[in-house]
Amino acid sequence: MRYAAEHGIAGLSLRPLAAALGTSSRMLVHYFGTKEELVARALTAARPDIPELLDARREAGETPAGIAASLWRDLTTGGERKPRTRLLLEAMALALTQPDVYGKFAAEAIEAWVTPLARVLREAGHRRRDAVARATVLVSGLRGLALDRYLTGDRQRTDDAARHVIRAATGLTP
Amino acid sequence: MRYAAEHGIAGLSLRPLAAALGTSSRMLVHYFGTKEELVARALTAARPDIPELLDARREAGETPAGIAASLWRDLTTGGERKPRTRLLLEAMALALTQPDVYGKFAAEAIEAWVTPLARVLREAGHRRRDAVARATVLVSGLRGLALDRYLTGDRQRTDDAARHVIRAATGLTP
DNA sequence: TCATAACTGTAGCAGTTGGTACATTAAAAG
DNA sequence: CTTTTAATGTACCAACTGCTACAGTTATGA
Repeated sequence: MRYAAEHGIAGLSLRPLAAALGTSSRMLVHYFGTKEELVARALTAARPDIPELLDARREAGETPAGIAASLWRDLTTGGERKPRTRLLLEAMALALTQPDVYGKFAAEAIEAWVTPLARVLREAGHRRRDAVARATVLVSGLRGLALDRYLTGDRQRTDDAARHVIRAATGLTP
Repeated sequence: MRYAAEHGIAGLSLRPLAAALGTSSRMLVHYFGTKEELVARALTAARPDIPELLDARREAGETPAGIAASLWRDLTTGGERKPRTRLLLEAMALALTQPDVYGKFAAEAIEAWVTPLARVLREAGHRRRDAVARATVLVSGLRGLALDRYLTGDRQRTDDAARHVIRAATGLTP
């Protein structure tokens, strides 16, 4: 997964990957069967454990805005999450033209975040449809901003923008 | 450009492209020199004419919120812009792991929209730094939502989310 | 101890890749 | 009409692709 996140899955090749891992393409095929399955496993591994991440913070008494802020921090601060997010973003982009291969992961990457986040927002008092919309703002909106951040490296601009987005998604509708 | 938007640029191959165009890979190389140059030309062609699009609406007396709304409509309604946006999104994702190849187009795709949009927002009364942040919300935030929309096809949820984002970017800060 | 199963290295296959060499035809320019 | 330039087809190259066949080694368990 780390190699895929660094080199991308678009042009991933078994031999260079095997060389980087100190093994041979022969072994990769032996363990994973096909390259497709290998990529699928990497993408599955990139999927984070959302319930734990969310429940821990909700039980700690954090407000939705606080949860969203720490989510943005996770997305942007160089940690374990950054390469995973990059991998998922690439899979989402590739799903645009190859939905049969990556579509499943792309849809799951969205759904897996929106649903539990919407639940948190409902408990904070938002109506169902609005809670789903606000969760979508946080998940897909912040992801768009994260992509911007990765590409331009402009911290101030993207942080400011994230604040606007978080306020819109967690504040009350006027 | 149309072929690239439909089949993706990640695994683009000269021979199938040539076949779809009714010519031969020989001719593609003859006209473009290299495949890399061909892709670069397609990406350049995908870049929209922003000033015209923006100025026309500003001079028509539209508010920033109105401009943003029509931008979202352009992004999602099946028109000329949708395949272009898809192409740029793929280039942005590929730029994550191959910045030397796609980085230029990715950064440009962001900058070319944020700068003129920020100017519109400044004229609407927002301070410079805030105007840039709000423009970023509209460009990268809405792009994230558009990606969501393309992948899930969920119109109501993404439209609702876009409304929240547009309100956050064009409304007054509390 | 011995049979079975898991592991791993070498070599290679058929297919595809971007790009080129060479030749030929068509068009434009003088 | 002649010369020069552009356009196009055929055949091919070396490199790389995912994957497999075969053989040999190592570990496991009865």
